[in-house]
Amino acid sequence: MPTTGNLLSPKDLSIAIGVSESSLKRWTDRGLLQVSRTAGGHRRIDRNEAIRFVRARKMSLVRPEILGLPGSVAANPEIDLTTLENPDEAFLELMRRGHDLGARNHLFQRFLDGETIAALADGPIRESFDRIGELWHHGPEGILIEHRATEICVGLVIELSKMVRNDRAGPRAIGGAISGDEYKLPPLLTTAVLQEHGFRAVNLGPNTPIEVFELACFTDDPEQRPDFVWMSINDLPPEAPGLSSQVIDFAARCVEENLTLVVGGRTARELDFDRVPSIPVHGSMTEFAAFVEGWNAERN
Amino acid sequence: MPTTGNLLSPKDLSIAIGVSESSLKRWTDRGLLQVSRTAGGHRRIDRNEAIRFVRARKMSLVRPEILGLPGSVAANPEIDLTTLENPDEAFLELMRRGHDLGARNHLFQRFLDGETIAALADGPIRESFDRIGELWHHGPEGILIEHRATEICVGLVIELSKMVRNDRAGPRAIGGAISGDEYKLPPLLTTAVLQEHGFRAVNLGPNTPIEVFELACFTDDPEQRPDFVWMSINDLPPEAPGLSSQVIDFAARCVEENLTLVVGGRTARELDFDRVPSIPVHGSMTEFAAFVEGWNAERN
DNA sequence: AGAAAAATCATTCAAATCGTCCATTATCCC
DNA sequence: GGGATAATGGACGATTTGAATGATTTTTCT
Repeated sequence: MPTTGNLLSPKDLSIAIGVSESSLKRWTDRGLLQVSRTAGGHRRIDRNEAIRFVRARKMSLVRPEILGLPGSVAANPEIDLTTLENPDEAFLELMRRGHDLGARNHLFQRFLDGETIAALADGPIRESFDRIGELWHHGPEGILIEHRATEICVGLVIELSKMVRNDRAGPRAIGGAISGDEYKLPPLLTTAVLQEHGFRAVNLGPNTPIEVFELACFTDDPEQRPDFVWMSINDLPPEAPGLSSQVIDFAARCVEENLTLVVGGRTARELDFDRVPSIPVHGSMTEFAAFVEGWNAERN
Repeated sequence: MPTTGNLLSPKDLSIAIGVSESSLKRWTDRGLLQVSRTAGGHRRIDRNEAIRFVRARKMSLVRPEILGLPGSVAANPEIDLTTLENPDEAFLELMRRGHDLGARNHLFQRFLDGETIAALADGPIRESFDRIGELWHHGPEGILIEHRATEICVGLVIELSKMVRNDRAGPRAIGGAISGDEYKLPPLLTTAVLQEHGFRAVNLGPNTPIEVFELACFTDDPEQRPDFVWMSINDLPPEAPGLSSQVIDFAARCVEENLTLVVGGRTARELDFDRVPSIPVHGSMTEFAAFVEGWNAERN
């Protein structure tokens, strides 16, 4: 965790500008960068001095968020996001304002600090969209915020998923959100989590009919057949009761054919899986990730 | 070891391009390639700037992976794409089979060879989705292909758009697809083309009500007010005649308020803009890009 | 308060990069 | 083809960088 307050350690700043700690300390010794010292002789760099330094030398920043820059916090002095007790609140605020770079810096800092994609999905992302979703009913402004935030977040999740993807052969997974479910983010996040765990994951996206799931899963071509299927259910329209039984039929067939099916999403638990009790139903991405880890361990 | 992160050393890039370090340094000194400097005077090259450079100079990459880019197109043994006379056919075939890596190789190779995002949008991407769209009516298999291809392509376009984006201040653009238009790709491509031309572009995504456009465009906050608005119309439902006149009212108000509005998309020409003849309507991304270029030139 | 863990110190050294010069190769113009 | 011009790649000593070291300081935890 970067040093709190207004003083940076040499390591923090060296990470921010993507240079070795040794070099940074040499620069301070040459007087290129002012430092104060603790009683014990450790260097402490004032944030403003750090900003002056990178500006004066036109250096590019690898991780601007460490300086509290991306044009985000510094350009929006009205709200100092660092004072917010809950980091998820900061992300929400950035998304609400459509501040794409700030949101990217925030999310990526947490990712690089070790949070998994699943944790980010259940934390800042879900939190933000829960709150932003409430706005949606408050007229055009809510819709504007929701649309903008969704597009930004789609881009960020895709960027994250390309960072964790490895192209070696892993188990094949396929999935999507069912008919009538128009949410783009849950399938994307699920794909990202699977890629994080070494899968070759195919995303069918939102609003995918059951027939398409069946076709994709029960193909005769052994090259195409997946090892793992997931289904996201975030918006089960009440006017489609037939859909519910279709899903359960599909689940039953997956059990028959010995294919792992996992169901998740906000309204997934509303389905009655008593007929096929072996179908795991998850309420969060963290749960899902834990299951995937177990499945992977069992497989090897 | 290639430098980690987003900054390359001259040696890294020289190896990637397959050219001597001397030449590379000479190019930077002539300003052909932007570099930042460490405090000690060593050159550091931003990845996106490196990509811009090799593209502008039409150089071939000996080691593309150093820039995080795919290798040659030939990396697809299963499909011999070289026998296809039309390269767009090759892309279609890759998308049809859901071959994400192959599609990425193909698209990025052409991008590196100098094709603009607009050209790729009108070429392989539009071509493929025209053909894939026909399949859509042929039952589940068509839907499967279309869903999978869409998700792959969304990822690729986002990746491309992040390569051409520069974070310096440019004119602000905002836009999206109107109510009832659920296509995700056109707004994404439009955003990418605008970023390619230096805009700070905000994407409101598909299915955006007119009221949201009005709110976003005619806000009183001068910090938020865009310089440029675009609207994508790919699927005007005939049962919504009111929508048509709403769009035209919005266009009229844009003219009044001296805000540039551009309309595009498959069914855009079906609208009757006689009342506001100064609204440009485009049928292709190439046309749109040409207009944007002109607008930019006029502005400076 | 005190012990254990983590971060930082100053220093050293090999590898990378600097700027510059020069011989060789490619390109252009007649 | 021949000569002028520009671009390339390699070599040079000087400087900068990044990683490792063992000693010290700061932070964390009980």
